[in-house]
Amino acid sequence: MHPDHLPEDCRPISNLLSRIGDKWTILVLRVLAEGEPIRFKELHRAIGGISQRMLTVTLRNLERDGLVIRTVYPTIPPRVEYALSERGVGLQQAMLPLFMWTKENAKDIYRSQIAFDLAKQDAVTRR
Amino acid sequence: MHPDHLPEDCRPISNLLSRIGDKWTILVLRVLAEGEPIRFKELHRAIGGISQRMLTVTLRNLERDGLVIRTVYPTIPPRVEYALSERGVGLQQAMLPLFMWTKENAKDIYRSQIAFDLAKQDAVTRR
DNA sequence: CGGCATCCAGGGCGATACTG
DNA sequence: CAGTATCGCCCTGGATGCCG
Repeated sequence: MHPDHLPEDCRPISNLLSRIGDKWTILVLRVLAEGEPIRFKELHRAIGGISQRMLTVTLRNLERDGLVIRTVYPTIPPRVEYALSERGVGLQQAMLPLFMWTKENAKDIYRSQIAFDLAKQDAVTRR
Repeated sequence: MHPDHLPEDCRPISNLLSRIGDKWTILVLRVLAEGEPIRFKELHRAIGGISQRMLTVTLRNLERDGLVIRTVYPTIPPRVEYALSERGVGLQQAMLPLFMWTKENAKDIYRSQIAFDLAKQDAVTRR
């Protein structure tokens, strides 16, 4: 009756979204989505708080998925630019509604969390 | 020039999506999206491979975010039902394009990964 | 039945140092 | 500049056992 919800079908989707939805990937994608190719160092600065290692790993995964294109200019010093691939742009499009929703609901969700934690805390102190 | 892409603005979005996009949340949401309230045990069976602990944790987080409504019937044995809240339905809607995109691109992405790994492997053996 | 507490292994991630 | 390599911490998540 719900052939679209078989666990087997959802698993690959879950896998993909897990990687896309990890701590850094979204931030990297958003910066890349601004259009122009961007260098490693710029990216590093643009995303505050990310370690060099994690930026490398994140970019490598995105490249592996064909979402990001890495271009090396063999100059000295070396120059490496990253840009969204066509597929990456498509992903960005597909994520827009989710971004909108998140932006619109962030405050309400935050309030729910506060309320939930308070209720939980009350339950403890009341004990 | 790109006021929407300030790191500070993206951070909460990233946080939310990290939790939504974790290993289990999406699968749980998809099952709940089928409509009728569902009991803990049914949910556990519907999602193969999830441990009881992680199902509990996942549901608790969703409840905390106001995305899922938890209803307890104080019978013996106890009966607890979970259902998507209105907000949860909204999230589900917002995620549809992303689901579609993932479904359409899963195969291509997989191929990209294979190709990438092969190229990498070649580079090593060729060394 | 539903779910919390505890314990433990593995992996994610950061910090640091080193290379082409 | 753009990485790779190594180490070590911590947190995630699985297994198990106990409670209402």
